[in-house]
Amino acid sequence: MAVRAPTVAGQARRDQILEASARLFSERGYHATSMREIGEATGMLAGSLYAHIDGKEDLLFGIVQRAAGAFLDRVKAVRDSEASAEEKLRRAMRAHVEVVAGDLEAARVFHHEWRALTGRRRTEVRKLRRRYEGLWDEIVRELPGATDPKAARLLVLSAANWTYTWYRPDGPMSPQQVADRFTDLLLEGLRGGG
Amino acid sequence: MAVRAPTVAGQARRDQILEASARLFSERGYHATSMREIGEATGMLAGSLYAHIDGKEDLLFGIVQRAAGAFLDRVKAVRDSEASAEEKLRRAMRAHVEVVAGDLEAARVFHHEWRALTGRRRTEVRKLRRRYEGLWDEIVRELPGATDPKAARLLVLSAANWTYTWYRPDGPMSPQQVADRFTDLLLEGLRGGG
DNA sequence: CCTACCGATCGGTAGG
DNA sequence: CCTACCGATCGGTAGG
Repeated sequence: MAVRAPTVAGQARRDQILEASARLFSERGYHATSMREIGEATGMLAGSLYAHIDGKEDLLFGIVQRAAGAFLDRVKAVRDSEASAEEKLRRAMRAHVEVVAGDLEAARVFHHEWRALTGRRRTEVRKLRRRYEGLWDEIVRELPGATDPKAARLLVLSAANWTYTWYRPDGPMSPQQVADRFTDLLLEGLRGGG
Repeated sequence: MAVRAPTVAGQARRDQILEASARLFSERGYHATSMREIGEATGMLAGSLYAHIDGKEDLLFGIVQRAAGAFLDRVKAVRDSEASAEEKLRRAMRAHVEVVAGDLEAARVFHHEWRALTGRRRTEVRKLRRRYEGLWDEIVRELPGATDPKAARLLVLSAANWTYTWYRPDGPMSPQQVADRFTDLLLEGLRGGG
């Protein structure tokens, strides 16, 4: 039980540890990262980390939870907005790609290191992931002429979820450009009718 | 240096070890799997594995190489086939989803445990992955009216590559049905024109 | 946040 | 393929 009543400075230190962990977990993976490396990246010894956190898995859970919150908040706002179904799809795609681009390391940890979680934490994250898929499902179902919404949702989410593997902030396209290009292709098709 | 001139039985044993490793690596991840667990899954002690393999990373490399070969062979055949561009896209998507469905565990290891590889092996796998993307690029570029082939290829490959995360062989759709649905949606768009 | 340390487990090897 | 073992490293703790 660490940091019961977090001070301002204590919280900042914990954020710093989370950030360093996200970087290391995304680069090498959760199990390949040692507490000693996390300590080194934050300027202290491994043992000292336990004044700020409960354990290694606590770090992973914190990163994943934070990322899930970002995705959920942004897309929930889109779902609740007043706009056409196509416009909502466009906004949701923008939101997703922006969250990914805003913190690629956290996105990578969210999308595939979460599986290293165990017990309650794993169950909790699974719930958050399902909730996120549910939001996209609602948006896609609103599209006019959606004959197979489940397949459509899978296709749309595939495009969104895969971005963390290839998007580079120093590349030629902004997050919004990527999102808009994908949305156009998804709506109009590769045949380019429309 | 193990198995220089593999006997028939020796090769079968090595295959068995690879299969067990693929299952464990896909479930828990490469670094979270111990040689003792792999030994247990193949009915021997950890030390005895080294009569068949050179090291733990050797196992990961073997699994990834084999999976890469399956994807490459199948899609290369599609690219070289005589068919319209749209038909090639359909066949490539079928091939990919069939390979994924045919060995979900290997597909998972291929898609994301490969990052645990180091040095030459990592470089080699990167090369194979790029070659695979190149094949898809060729297929997508043949599509009539392909205004932005790079975005189109990314979208198509996102749909294909994400399947390993959600496809279940005991689910309602066959690999071919999944592939065809995706191909239809990709070509015609969510607006359902056509 | 450090010193000093714990038991457990890791990948791998020698010798048979 | 087993017995017996190696040094290294792991996550974490007690006490200050």
